[in-house]
Amino acid sequence: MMSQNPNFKHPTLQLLEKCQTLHAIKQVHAHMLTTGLALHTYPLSRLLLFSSAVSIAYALSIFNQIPNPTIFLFNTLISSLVTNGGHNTYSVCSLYNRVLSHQTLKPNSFTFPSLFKAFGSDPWFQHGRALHTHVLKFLGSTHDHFVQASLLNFYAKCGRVGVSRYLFDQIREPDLASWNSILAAYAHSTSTECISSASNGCDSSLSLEALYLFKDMQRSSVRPNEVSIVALVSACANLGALIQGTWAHSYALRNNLKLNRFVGTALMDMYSRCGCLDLAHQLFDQLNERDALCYNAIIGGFAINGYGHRALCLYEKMKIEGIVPDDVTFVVTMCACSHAGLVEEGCKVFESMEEVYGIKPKLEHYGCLVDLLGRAGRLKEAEERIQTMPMKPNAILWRSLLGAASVHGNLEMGEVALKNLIQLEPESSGNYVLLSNMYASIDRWDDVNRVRKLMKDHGVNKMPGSSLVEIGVPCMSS
DNA sequence: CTAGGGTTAG
Repeated sequence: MMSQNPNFKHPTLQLLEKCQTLHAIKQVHAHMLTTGLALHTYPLSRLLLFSSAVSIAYALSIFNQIPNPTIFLFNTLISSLVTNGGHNTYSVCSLYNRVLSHQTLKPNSFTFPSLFKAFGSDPWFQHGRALHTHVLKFLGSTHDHFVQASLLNFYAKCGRVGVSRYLFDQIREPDLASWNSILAAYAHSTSTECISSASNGCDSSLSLEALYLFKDMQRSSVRPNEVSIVALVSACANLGALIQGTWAHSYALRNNLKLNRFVGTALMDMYSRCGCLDLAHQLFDQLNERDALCYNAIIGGFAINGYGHRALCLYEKMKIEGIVPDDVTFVVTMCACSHAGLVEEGCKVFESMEEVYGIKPKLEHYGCLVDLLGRAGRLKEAEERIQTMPMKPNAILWRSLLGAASVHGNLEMGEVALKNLIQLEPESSGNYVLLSNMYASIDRWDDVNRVRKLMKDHGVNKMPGSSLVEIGVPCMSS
């Protein structure tokens, strides 16, 4: 057998690790077939792992030629699909079903973590719940940290932070990744559980709990690392808690944690959301590794805080540094142009998306474009963009146009926008109010009454009050 | 015996 000596690596497998292309993988595969290496589980698992990085289809075709795959090979393929495949959840399901329907195969503790990772988004929630019962069936009350952490993350990603907490409390001696999982769960906190009247999906009390959990972690035997800091800082950013965020920053420095791009991005986001653009920018300069996300954070920070020109400078710097912008880069950069009134620049950025970078504009990019043109009073162009865009415009776009029409006193455009808005959300009174206010502002009271009648005709009969719900931010002592 | 969980932006 080939794995008697743990340091032994078959030369063919060494070669396999260097393969960058499908062509090279195929050559090694052919060699493995002729030498009989492809009859053994471990070499096959390496082959699956490396080929899935290049071509999922090829990995699947290799797998389908294996006469009696072991659970080990199923696990290898499932995890490769989850990490390399992106949206292969259907293939992942069918592979897992093959395991279940097999007479002798049984899922083990290595099978579940990748599956929970694959099911960690809303459309797959019910699949993940079913899988949870499989954990109980096949593993009983397991104390496997990997299985427990993957379950915890699954429930958190589907908005069930309470379940995550329950599962975390079941873990006897949480390790670093378990702590980081629960910290991240609270820091990102989009809970669907406790629906309070003021809840809009981002509950600040959950972020606050992340701060308390960090304290608990410090009292435990596990030392926080960079990942822990990222969660802590994100929680502070959500709370707008500058003092605690700054403390987290200094904690990282005191404990010799690295200012990697993850920590850097989280800190920049925190500082800019707290209005400390100078600190965010200082940090940006200190980072010695920067990717598109670092740039997005600082460009977005400048954009939101009204420094459109500085944001654009950084966008240029990014291009000079040779960092390829992603779709978020275009959102934040166009937002910057919009706020600074740099219409031509913003349009150019939009056009360059597809022409230069081959990124198809999404709905939100059209949203930025309409906002950009609308603010500048170029309403006709904005409308044309909405009418000719390749996907169905949503209410946000029409509302943006309605708002712009209102600001620029363009009644015809306002009515066009409203007509479309009413079709998309006929029950929302806010849309009518916008138009009605527009007429009122120029003393066209007949039209105000006409809009009111329109509301009545659509069964919307309440003008909303203007009560803002104050969300009580709890007092923190540090 | 080999494999599996945690981090960044709007």
